[in-house]
Amino acid sequence: MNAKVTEIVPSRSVPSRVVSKVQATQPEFRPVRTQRAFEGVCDQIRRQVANGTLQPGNRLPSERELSEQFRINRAAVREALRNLEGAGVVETQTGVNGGVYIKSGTSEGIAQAVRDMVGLGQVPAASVIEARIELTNVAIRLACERATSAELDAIEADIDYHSELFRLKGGSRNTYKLGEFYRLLARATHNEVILMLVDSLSEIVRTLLARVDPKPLEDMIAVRRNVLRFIRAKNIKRACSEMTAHQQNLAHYLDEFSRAKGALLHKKV
Amino acid sequence: MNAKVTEIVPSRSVPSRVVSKVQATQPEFRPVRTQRAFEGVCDQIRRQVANGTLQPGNRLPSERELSEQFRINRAAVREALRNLEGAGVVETQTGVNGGVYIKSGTSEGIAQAVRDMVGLGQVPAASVIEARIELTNVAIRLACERATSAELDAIEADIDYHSELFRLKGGSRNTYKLGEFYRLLARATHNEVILMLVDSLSEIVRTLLARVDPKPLEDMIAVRRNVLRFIRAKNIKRACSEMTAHQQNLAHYLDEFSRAKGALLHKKV
DNA sequence: ATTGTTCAAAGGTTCAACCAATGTATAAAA
DNA sequence: TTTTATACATTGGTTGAACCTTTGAACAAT
Repeated sequence: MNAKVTEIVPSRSVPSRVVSKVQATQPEFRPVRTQRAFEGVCDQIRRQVANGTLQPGNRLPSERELSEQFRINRAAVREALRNLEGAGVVETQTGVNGGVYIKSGTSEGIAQAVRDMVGLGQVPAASVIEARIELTNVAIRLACERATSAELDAIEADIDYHSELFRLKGGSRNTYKLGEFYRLLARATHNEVILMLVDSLSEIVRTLLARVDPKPLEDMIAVRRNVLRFIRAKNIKRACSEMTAHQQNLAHYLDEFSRAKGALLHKKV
Repeated sequence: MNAKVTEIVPSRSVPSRVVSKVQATQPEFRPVRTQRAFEGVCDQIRRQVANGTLQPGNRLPSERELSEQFRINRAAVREALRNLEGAGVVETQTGVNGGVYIKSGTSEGIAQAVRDMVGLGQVPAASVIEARIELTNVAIRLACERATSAELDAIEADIDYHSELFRLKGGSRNTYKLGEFYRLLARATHNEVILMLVDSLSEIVRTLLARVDPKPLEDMIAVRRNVLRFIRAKNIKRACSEMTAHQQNLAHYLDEFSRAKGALLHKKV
């Protein structure tokens, strides 16, 4: 904990924006971009994260200390930290043992990015759902090839758990846990990128579903059991078609509800 | 331009952190998270972006104006803006026509997120490459089903352009443009999410390649022509295998170089 | 027509306090 | 001795005010 941020140099020993305006002698110039103070701070912290000097869970020095080390005022340090926070690189805690910590790699950043894209770029929810179907199929195929029995057992345990939960509570208000299946499935691919992507898209679809109706579909448990069985049998095709059918079913379900509630599906997340 | 931020209410008419510490009488509590001032600002802006009140290209009111509207100090407004900037939602320009603008949806946010994940989570570059192969194959399949001839022509024009460039400059220092092919291919899927994902992963792989050797492989042009031909013929299988072989080739190429230069591939981006 | 000057608007930077949250140590009470 | 309360120090959060930098546009000088 409290890793020293080594190799930190003042980001402004010379006047802040060194902009050399040479006269044109050769073709192909690129526009000059001045760097803001906080960007220098971000860059240095990002670099240390990238090369492993700062690792997930490490705490940065306190804001006041950082402002001394960077030879910059605290407000700029805070802007840098807010920027990194927005990018999902760090998180902040208050209190005496508080501080800024390097976030351990969750897929939250990607989910947020996709969500913003969807909100921003007028990407229809249908695209998200379709992309998820495709990615899930990829995950199933890789899982068929690589999953260990322990990983498949974990999926089964998760299904059992939710099955029990569903039986007891009648399927209300536990939508927030529905994504575990996909996460576990994606983990069995042994590919972290695919894990992150499946996880992100699932989370978004979950949000969409929760918006129209928090109650999960009854056949969900059955579908998952089937998919798992096909994966165990290494029957890629049937596992995929079972999964795809279910997700398309979800899409229709979503579509109907949003048609009734005002074209949610065709607008944005 | 200069869209009014409507419906803005002061984020703190009562003392900032309303933390109700009730005694436990019922089970299932969630941890209380106090909201920071800038988070309230972020939320309101994000909401307006999500529901379309603020659209890409729109300019927010000036920082000073926002601080008045939100009834909060300028530093907090700036922290909010840095946060949104980090998340890729807005961008900032200086000068008289400067201000904060809603970014039009590029895949930059996702690329940054994936890159951070890779840097953070010790995700091996091999996972990125594999994920890209899988996604590209999905894109090829969808493109075979949906691409218009205009879109395929655009791909061909791009190949021709780079072929000419390669012939003239001998393949030096134009790696930065290599991604256009994948972007155009992904665009032909008519699925924006897949477009964003392919684009992001391609950009990262490009960065990796540029690190070991900026010179593109000679057979690249030929491969692309082949892939395009197969797509035109709606021969999904051969298009995929051609593409996959090429990308695996790239991976090996990368692997060799990084083995020599110090296991770059097995560390992080 | 070109070049230089001035101006205003908007973001960028800085400073100096002060507020709020929270773990730890210490004191008081049972 | 154990429990409970209090004080304190550390860390992030908030504030307001002042000043600097960038940049387009209007205008003046050449």
